[in-house]
Amino acid sequence: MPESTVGRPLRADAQRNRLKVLAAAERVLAKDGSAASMREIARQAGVGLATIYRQFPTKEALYEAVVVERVRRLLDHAHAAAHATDPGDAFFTFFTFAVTETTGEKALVDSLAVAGLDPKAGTAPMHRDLEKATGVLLRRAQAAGAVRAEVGMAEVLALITAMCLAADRQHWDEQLRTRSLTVVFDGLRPQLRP
Amino acid sequence: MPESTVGRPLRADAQRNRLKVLAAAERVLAKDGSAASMREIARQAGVGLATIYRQFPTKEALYEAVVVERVRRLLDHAHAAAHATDPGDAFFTFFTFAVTETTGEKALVDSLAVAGLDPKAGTAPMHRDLEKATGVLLRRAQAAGAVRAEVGMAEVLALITAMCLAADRQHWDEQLRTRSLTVVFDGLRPQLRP
Amino acid sequence: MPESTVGRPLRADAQRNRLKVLAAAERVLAKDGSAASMREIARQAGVGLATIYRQFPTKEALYEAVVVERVRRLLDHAHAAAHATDPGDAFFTFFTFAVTETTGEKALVDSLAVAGLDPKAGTAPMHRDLEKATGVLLRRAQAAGAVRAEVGMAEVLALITAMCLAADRQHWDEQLRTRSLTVVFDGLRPQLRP
Amino acid sequence: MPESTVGRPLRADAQRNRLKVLAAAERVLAKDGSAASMREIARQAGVGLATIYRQFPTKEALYEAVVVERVRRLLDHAHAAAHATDPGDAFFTFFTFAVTETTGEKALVDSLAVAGLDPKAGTAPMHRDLEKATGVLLRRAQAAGAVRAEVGMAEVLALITAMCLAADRQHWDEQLRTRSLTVVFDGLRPQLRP
DNA sequence: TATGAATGAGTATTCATTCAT
DNA sequence: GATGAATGAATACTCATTCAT
Repeated sequence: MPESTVGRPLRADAQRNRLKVLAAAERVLAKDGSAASMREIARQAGVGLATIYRQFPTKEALYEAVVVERVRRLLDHAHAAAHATDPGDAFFTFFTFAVTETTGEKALVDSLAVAGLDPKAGTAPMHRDLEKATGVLLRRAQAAGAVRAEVGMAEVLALITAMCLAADRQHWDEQLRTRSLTVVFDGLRPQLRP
Repeated sequence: MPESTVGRPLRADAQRNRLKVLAAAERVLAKDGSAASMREIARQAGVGLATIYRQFPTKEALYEAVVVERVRRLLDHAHAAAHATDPGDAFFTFFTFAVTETTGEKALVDSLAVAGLDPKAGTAPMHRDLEKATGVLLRRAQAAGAVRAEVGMAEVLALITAMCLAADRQHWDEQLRTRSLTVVFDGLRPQLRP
Repeated sequence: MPESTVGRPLRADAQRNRLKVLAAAERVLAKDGSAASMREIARQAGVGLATIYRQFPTKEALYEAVVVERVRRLLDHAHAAAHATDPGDAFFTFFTFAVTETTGEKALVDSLAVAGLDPKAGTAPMHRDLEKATGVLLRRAQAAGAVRAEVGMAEVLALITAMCLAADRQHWDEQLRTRSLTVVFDGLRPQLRP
Repeated sequence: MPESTVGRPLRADAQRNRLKVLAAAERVLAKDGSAASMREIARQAGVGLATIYRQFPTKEALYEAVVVERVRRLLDHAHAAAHATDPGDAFFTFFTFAVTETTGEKALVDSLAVAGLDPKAGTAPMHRDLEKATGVLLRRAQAAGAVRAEVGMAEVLALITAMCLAADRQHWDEQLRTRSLTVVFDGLRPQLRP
C-alpha cells in the first residue's frame, strides 16, 4: 500500500532536500523571526515552494522542526554535563552554553520563551526533557554547595530564558555576555554575609 | 499661511484624536505585537483610518510614538528616584519598576531590546536619556556601597532588558518576578568571601 | 463612531463598484461555476482585487450575493403572479418564467439545486420565501382544477429544479424548452382516462 | 520490440491496477465532483500517483474513462430492454433505470448533461450509441401506443437528463423520484381529453 | 515498471497606504 | 479636517503533472 510514508526512511534526495530546507529555514528564521516568508526560505534553499510543503505541512511545522533540532543539541550538552566530575562547573557551563548556542537563533529563543506557556505545543515533550535535564544539573550543583539551596527550578529556567532572549535580541558580544552572566552566577552562588 | 502645520499646536479635537489613537495602539500593540493591523487600531480608537495617517505617517511612526510615551514614564520614575534618600533603594526600586511596568507591553519591551542597536532610530534620544538617568542611579548606588563597584552600565542595562523581555514573553507572575530579581540583585550587591 | 458600516447606505462610488462586481461575478460564475477565480472577477469588473473583499468577505459571500439577487427577481414574479386572475395560468407561467430566467445562470441554478439540502446556508430564508410563494401558486391552481390534486409541493419544486438544471447545463433553445415543459405540464394537469 | 504498447493487451497486474484506479476514481469523483484531486484518487486506489498517469494521460482522460464505463452499463440495459415484450414497459423502465443508476454519480450525470453539446468530446461515440438505443425504445413504445406520437427524441433525452441532474444534485429519495417520474411519465402517455 | 519527490503556476485572502468624497 | 473606499503587492498553501530512483 503505497503513499503511507509513516516510519519509512526518506529517499536519499528527499533527505538531502530536507536538510537544505531546514538549513535555509534556520537562517531565514534567525534573521526575520516568524515573519519569515516561505517563499524566501524556498529561494534560499534552492528548492521549489511545494517541496517544503511536502515535508512540513505548515509554516508552523517547519518552524517547529527547526527548533526541535536546536533544542536537541542543548539537550545533548545537558546530558553530557550531567556526568561531569565537578557539578558546579557542569551547571554553570551548561547555563553559559545555552546562552551562547542560542544567540542569533530567534526561532530557538522564541521557542524557549514560549515553552511552559503552551504545553500542548508539539515541541512540549522536548522542552520537558530539557527541563528535566536542567533540574538534574541544578540539584547536583546544589548538593555540591555550588548553588544556593533556596534557588528553585522556576527561576533558574526563567533566568536562562531571560539571558537567551536578551543576548539574542540585543546581539550581545562575548564581553557583555560574560559580564552579565557573572552577575547572575554570583547571585546564584552561596554568599557569606556578616 | 495655511498648510504649514509645523510647530503649530494641534487643534483641540486633533489632540483628542491623537490620544485616542495612541491609547488604542498601545492596547493593540500590547496584544498582537508588531503583527497588529492599522485597521484594528483605527477601529478600537473609534476613528477613521486616514485620521491615524494624518498624525503618524507610517505604521512604524505610530509604533514608535507609543513606545516613546511609555519610555517617558520610566524616565519620570528614574528622575524622581535620583533624588531619593537611600541610593541603593532608589536603584533597585527603579530596576523593579522597569520590569513591572513593561511587562505585558510587547511593543515597549521590543523597543528597549532594540535600543542601542539602531542609533539612528527616532527613539534614540529618549533612550539616551533613559540610559543617562539609569547611569546616575547606578553610580549613586555604587558610591553608597549598595552595588558592587566593578559592575558597569552596559551589563546593568543588559540585565534590565533581559528581565523585561523574559517577564513579558513568559508572563511571569509576581512571585517568579520577585525570585528572579532576587537572584540578580544578589549578584549586583557587594559580597563577602572568606 | 466610524467604520461601523452597518445599515449605513453605501457611498456613491462604493455602490457603483458593488454593482460592477456583482455584474462581473454573475458573468464569470455563469461561465465557470464555482470554480471561478476572484482574480478573474476583479479583472472583468475593472476593479482591484481587494475592492471585492471590502464588500464581500469571502468568495462564498459574493457567490451568495449574486444568487440572492437573482432569486429576488423570481420571487417578485411569483408574488405578482399570486394575484393573477387565472390561477392555472399564473402557476404555469411562473414555472416557465423560472426556467427561462435561470437558464445560463449556473450559480443561480446551483443555488436552487442546493436549497432544501443545506438549511443553514445564508440563502435559506430567501429560498423559504420562494418555496412559500410557489406553494401559494400551486394550491390556487389546484383549487381551480388546473393542476391535479394529488400532486405535492415536493415534486413540483423537484420538477422546477430539474428543468432549470437541464435547461442551463444543456443550453436548451426555446423550442426544446417549450416541448419539454409541455410534457411536464401535461403530466401535472388533470387527465381524463376511460 | 518493446515500448510500442499500442494495441497490446495490458499485463495482468497493469489491468488490475487500471480497475483499482477506475473504482477509486468513481468513488472520489462521485463524492467531490471535478474538484477531486489526483492524489486522493491514488491514495484510495492504493497506488502511486504516476501509476495513474501511465494509463490515463490527464485528469480529464481518467474522468472520461470513468464516465464511459458507466455509460456502457446504461447502454447494456437499453440494448437488453430493446427486445422486451412490452415496449411501453421497456421504455419507462429504462427511463427509471437511467435516473436511478446515475443518482450519486456526479461525474456521470455531468457527462450526460454535456453530451450533445461538445460533439468532439471523446465520449461522443458512446453517447451517440446511447441516443440511438434510446431512440429505438422510444419508437417502439410509440408504435405500441404507450407514448404519445408527437413526442420527439430531443425532449425525451432532455427530460431524462433533467431528471438525472436533479435527482443527483438534490439527493432525491426513492419516494420523490417516484412521484416526480410519475408526473413526467403521465405527460408522455397519450391522454384523453373531452 | 511503479513509485512518490519535485515543481511552478494558481488560489483565496490580508494589509499598509493613498486619494476621492 | 476627517472619512473609508480602492489598491497592488505579499502571504500561505494546493494541485496537476513530470522525472529521478
